[in-house]
Amino acid sequence: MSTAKPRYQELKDFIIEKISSGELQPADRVPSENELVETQRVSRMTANRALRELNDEGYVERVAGRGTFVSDYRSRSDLLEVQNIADEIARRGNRHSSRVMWHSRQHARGEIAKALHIEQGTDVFHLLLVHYENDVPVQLEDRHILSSFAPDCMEQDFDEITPSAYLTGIAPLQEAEQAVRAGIPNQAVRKHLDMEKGEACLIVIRRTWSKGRPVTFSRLHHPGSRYELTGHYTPPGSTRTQSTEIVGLENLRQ
Amino acid sequence: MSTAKPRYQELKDFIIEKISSGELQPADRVPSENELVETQRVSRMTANRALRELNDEGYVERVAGRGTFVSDYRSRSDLLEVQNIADEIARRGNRHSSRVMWHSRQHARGEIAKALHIEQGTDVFHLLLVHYENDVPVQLEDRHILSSFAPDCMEQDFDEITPSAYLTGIAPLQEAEQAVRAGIPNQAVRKHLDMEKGEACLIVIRRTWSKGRPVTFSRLHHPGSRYELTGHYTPPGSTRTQSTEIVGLENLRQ
DNA sequence: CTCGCCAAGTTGTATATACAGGCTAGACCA
DNA sequence: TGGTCTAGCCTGTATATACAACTTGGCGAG
Repeated sequence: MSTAKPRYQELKDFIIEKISSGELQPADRVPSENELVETQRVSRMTANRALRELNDEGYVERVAGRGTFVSDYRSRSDLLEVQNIADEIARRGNRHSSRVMWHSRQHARGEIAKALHIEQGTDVFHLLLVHYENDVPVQLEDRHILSSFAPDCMEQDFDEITPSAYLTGIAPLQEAEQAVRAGIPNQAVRKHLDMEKGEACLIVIRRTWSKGRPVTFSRLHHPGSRYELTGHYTPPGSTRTQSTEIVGLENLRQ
Repeated sequence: MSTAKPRYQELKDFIIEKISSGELQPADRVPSENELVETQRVSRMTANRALRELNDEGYVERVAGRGTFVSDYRSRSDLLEVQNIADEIARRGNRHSSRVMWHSRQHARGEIAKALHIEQGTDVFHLLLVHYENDVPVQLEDRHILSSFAPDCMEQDFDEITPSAYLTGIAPLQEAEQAVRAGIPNQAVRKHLDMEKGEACLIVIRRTWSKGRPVTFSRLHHPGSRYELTGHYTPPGSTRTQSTEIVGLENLRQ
């Protein structure tokens, strides 16, 4: 007895489904407003609202006089890029590799159960791996995944596909929440990341939602001397801008 | 010879102006669609679009049957809250105080000029101050401000009003860009923040735009043991959610 | 062959109209 | 007095229509 979805939302879902299934690839042409009027039996204003909102949300790019096109996934979210360190490294023109240090199926205890909103003892998958940029370690990923969300975790070869890419392949990310802190790593972490004694460590703690519930919880350790986390924020109401080149920041060293 | 602004955008600006000038306070009622139809001479659909977009952007809250109301500024942006550490501390129920360690008018050089997109030698205001939470130092703020943006900087009493509050009072923030890194502080920083030798430091480097150009550049040092930076992100296309309680994260200690 | 122009298709905006559904104050009844 | 119901306002959605501006491709004049 759920409320019926508005027609414009059905239209949006219709397009999003075509995009996420791969039927429509980046730069592909999306049906025009008038085509949607005919094939989907809606008024042009309704089709207009659907496409306009998809544009505002970054799914598509619209050009007056030409049409509507699927936008490159990457440009849709700066923070999603951070999710996948392999892409980030590739974008810098470097070579990414990773090595699984440990993986097992466990029963969630304490803080993990709490963070994932599950009962103590629920099945989770635990993974510890190191990411390398040109063979230099840049991230220690300590991740717990809800088993019911990704039952075939144990069969994955995470030396080949990053956990982040694997998970977004199962279902799209809905929400991410993260805390950033600085700290001195313990000896184990220091060894994995090949860090000097006394070197600081940037720690990102992230919880990610999919299908309305938290599905994975990760602690990412980065060597303070080799890593930087950037973000870009435009408050509501500002003109939509393309991401701006960060000039000068990378030259700063205290 | 600029292109005329669309009518719905003029309407949005009209409402935003009333909000940012203080004429409309949080929870105040915004003119209804039909009132806008009469007073602003637009069709109801145009008024609807303006108010709907302001709702999507977080400026107002709309309730079918009751009306449209100015939303609490705070709920509009998690990251804006981070901008003002005084509010953040107050929200935790603690007492904020700050102390100016140094301030002067300078000529921008090197990285500062580069970051602010200005010529070498342009007038900037340099400020160094420490923020305290219940008399415990939690942030060292090292900030440069474009003099032409805020000419009366030297007359401000930054022990009373935070630079962030002062700046947003001049003109609304448009965009912020930041990098986060971890590091070991030098002796001066360590002394200001009352840190142990070898303790890690969370460093936020932020550049903020207003009126289309970078106006201030700041380096914020936080003691790693006493501070955490949290953020919340929902990718486009997800259902809009209220901010979720962070459960468990605060108990994590490595 | 080349240049210019125009027609057709596309998005962007604006309006009038209509109906559904939520909310509330006040009228009205028992 | 207390409960109920309804009129009136509000937002949310859907449609038909209209015009403006932009882009592209093709056609025709020179």
